[in-house]
Amino acid sequence: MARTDGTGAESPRERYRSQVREEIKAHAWEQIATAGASALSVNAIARRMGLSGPALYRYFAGRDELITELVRDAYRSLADALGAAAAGGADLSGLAHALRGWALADPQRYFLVYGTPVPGYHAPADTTAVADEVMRTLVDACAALAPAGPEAGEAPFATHLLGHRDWAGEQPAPPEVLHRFLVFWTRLHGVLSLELAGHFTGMGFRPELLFEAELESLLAPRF
Amino acid sequence: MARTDGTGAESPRERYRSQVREEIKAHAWEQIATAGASALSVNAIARRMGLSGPALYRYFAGRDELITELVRDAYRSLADALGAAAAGGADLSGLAHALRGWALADPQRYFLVYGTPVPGYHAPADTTAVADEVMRTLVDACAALAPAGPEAGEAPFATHLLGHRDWAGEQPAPPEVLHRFLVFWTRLHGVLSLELAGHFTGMGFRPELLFEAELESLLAPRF
DNA sequence: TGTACATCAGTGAACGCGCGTTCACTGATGTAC
DNA sequence: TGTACATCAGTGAACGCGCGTTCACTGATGTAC
Repeated sequence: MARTDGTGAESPRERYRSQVREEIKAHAWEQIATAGASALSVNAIARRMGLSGPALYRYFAGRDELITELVRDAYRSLADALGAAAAGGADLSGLAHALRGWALADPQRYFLVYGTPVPGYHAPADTTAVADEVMRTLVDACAALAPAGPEAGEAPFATHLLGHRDWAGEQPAPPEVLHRFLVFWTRLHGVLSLELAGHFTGMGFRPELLFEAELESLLAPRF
Repeated sequence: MARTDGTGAESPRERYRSQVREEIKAHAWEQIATAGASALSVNAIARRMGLSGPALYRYFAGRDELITELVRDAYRSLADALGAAAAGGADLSGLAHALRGWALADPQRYFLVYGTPVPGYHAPADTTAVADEVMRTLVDACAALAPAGPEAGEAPFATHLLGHRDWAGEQPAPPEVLHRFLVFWTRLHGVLSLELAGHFTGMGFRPELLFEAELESLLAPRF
């Protein structure tokens, strides 16, 4: 409300505010990377920034709103990463590598979105909208792929999907396309989550090669 | 030391002790299911049992030891579930269903083993021994399966595994067998973890059918 | 079998700690005339 | 340009809370003669 000229330009104060907000979130991510999301503390962030605890309440209504904002940002950045790849002409394989890059860049961010849920916590409605955006990008890339074998649409699970694809929007893609999307999601998540959780450390093989092998498997006509 | 007759029989006090220990752990699991592992509180458990907080220190050195014990039990019960299935003649498919049953029986227990790691926490050495036991059971079942296609051993990832299979013991299985084991692990974990985390809710399809489809895919000669 | 003693489960008070959050304030920054 | 005023970022004290953990204790249970 500080400006009424309708240009949308930010006043210095508004600029400062959003700058500090970002700085708070940056410290929050740092803390999450160190001790996990459940250990996130408003006071600890303030301390690290050289501020008193209550100061942060100028920028966030409380701890919950801060966490919600972090979840929102995480979803948003994933949607942007995949969207940018798709806009740059990436096919399903390219999106897989974009996903992997995004996950490796910040494992705790990946886990905040796809990791162990906190019982009782429910994501706000607008994050599911972003999740839909991610889904649509991936489904589109699946649809653009060379079609699956002719019998793929008659596989038991594809048949089941035929009657349960409301989640895929108004004009849902064919069941074998949706099936491939789900396989893309679950297979790559399977490798990524175990890799990021450290379950492969000490085994000696290179996880990215397993990722590539799984990617190949789901790109095949018979996935 | 209460008994010296070497029979290994427990004195009433010893019996009582282990009984209370189990009761504490049962309440701990209940609390984990309600609010997640990071919210586990010694005092809250004591309260629920009608005891004072310090009383639990007769049974556990502290919160950390209690959690470690829970992790150990979780691994142990998975190894037992799979071991029992294998002893009962279950093939790889049977083990997959045993795994799924174990996971669904207590999602938070599954997540304690395979979920988001707490940065900094390292599992004690003897849990990795149980993890090895689980692995061996699964690898054996993979080896007992009808062999993969002849070209499976020459796939890029199998070739890589040929040089990196120390984790599979003294006489490691052939690379295509190990590859199938890893695919078993990652694909089924991919479906299970997303399902248990609730990422499929609202989509309407039945997750167990996706699980079955993924299981079929990895049983195929060309997985 | 009865008695003296040792073991040990459980208590209540207390410790220091860090948390989220509120409140009344001060002082700097920006706005209006 | 200078002055009066409003806005608002940040402070310090305080709140109640629950946590993990220690300690000296009491009283019941089990053991030894």
